[in-house]
Amino acid sequence: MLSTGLPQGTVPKLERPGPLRERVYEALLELITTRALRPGQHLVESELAGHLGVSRQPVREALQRLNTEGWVDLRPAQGAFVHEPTEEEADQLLTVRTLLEAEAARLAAAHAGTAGITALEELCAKGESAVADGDVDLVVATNAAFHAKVMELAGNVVLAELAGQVDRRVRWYYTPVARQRGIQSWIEHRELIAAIVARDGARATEVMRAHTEHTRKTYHERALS
Amino acid sequence: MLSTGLPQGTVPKLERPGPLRERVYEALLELITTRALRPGQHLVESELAGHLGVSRQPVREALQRLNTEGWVDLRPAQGAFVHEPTEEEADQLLTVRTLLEAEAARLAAAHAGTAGITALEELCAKGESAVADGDVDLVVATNAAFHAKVMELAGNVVLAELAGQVDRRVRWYYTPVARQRGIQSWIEHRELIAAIVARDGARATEVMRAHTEHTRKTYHERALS
DNA sequence: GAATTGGCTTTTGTCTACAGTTTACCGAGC
DNA sequence: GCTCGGTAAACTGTAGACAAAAGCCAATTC
Repeated sequence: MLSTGLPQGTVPKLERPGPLRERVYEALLELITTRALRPGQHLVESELAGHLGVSRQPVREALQRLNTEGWVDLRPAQGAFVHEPTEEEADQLLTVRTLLEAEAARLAAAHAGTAGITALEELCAKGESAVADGDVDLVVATNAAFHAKVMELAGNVVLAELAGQVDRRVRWYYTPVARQRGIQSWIEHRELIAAIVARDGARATEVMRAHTEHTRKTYHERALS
Repeated sequence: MLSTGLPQGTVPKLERPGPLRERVYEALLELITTRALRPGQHLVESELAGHLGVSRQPVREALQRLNTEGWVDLRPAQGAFVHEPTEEEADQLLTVRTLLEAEAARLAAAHAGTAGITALEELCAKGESAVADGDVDLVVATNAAFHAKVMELAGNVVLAELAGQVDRRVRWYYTPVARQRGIQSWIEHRELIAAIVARDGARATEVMRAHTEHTRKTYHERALS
């Protein structure tokens, strides 16, 4: 035990730079998700390295990680290419997401306490007001936070990790869609909260399943227009 | 379009050594799953490099990939440690596996053709005879092949990739158990095939769920003894 | 005698350099 | 005009070297 008398947590923890590969990884992921790097584009290590002001090594490591997570395709002796999502893959990914989120809803209904439910309601209110204000970016961010909270309440770390990756990729594929589905989405969130409060796992599963399926439907409708 | 008239796939594809990191990755994964490297052990890059006859670089890249897939924990500025599975994590992992496999069974029931069903029956027969012969290793291998085949028949690549990783980790945690569950396991496989043949997705889901849940139960019974 | 501080060792994180492979371009031959 | 062969450039894959951070042990001081 420290005897300095300093209350824990108040110390700023002085910004750790952290490993370079981490920051490069996040930077590249940001560039990919924002479409600054477009699908199919050839990523040259030395270019990225020069652009980010580091050497090739951290860039390589970041690319390898992005590869295992499905963001880039790493063709041997040829280099890294931003992954090009196909219609079929997007559909399959959404299927998996539906599965994971539905299970999370079921577990959340079984395990959530009053504190967690309150947090969900607050997020829901925040999302609804963001919709009212027309702040699209905030709507998207709050939506992600809501789903993350449900996942946290489910209490399954392994499930949360998988869902986190799947979710982020889904959001990449469906960004144009997500901006469309405004108010309806939050009505469904309210239903989900009601099911969780009622400790009705089956209904929570069903609501969440319908919720993510709506996203798929919206996507296909948009694709036709 | 090629005009050689050669049917695709018949060319031997002349063995490429492939990137070193791949082989290092597989070598390390083998060492971990066979318990040659035990959980919690500190993996020193230079040692592994010397032992495998390569430089540190490929080892680093392999370790990074093993880290993202949950096999080793990579503490910054401290090195790589073989992941130590906790009781809770093993349980959560099994929950996820149940979920993924059950969904695969449902999809397989919907999409499997006669060729696929034949393949499943052959694997089942092979597994049963291996049980009769007492060839434990072959039983384990065939079991993995059976589940992989079901996953393939489901026709969802994303799902298959996730399940592949989860399955391998589950097999790592539960290796002692897998060797115990001999004949009963293959009876349940027969039931699953029947459900798929009948195109009964709901029943296939339920059979698979019960099947993986039995594994969990066996594990806990063993833990008590 | 216990705690702390200083230096030493080990290991990681990063950079630079070199070799191998693939691709593209260009010219010669049919 | 088209195809084939050769050459050159660019990029990746691997190796080796240097610097920084963390852990450990001993010496020192209160």
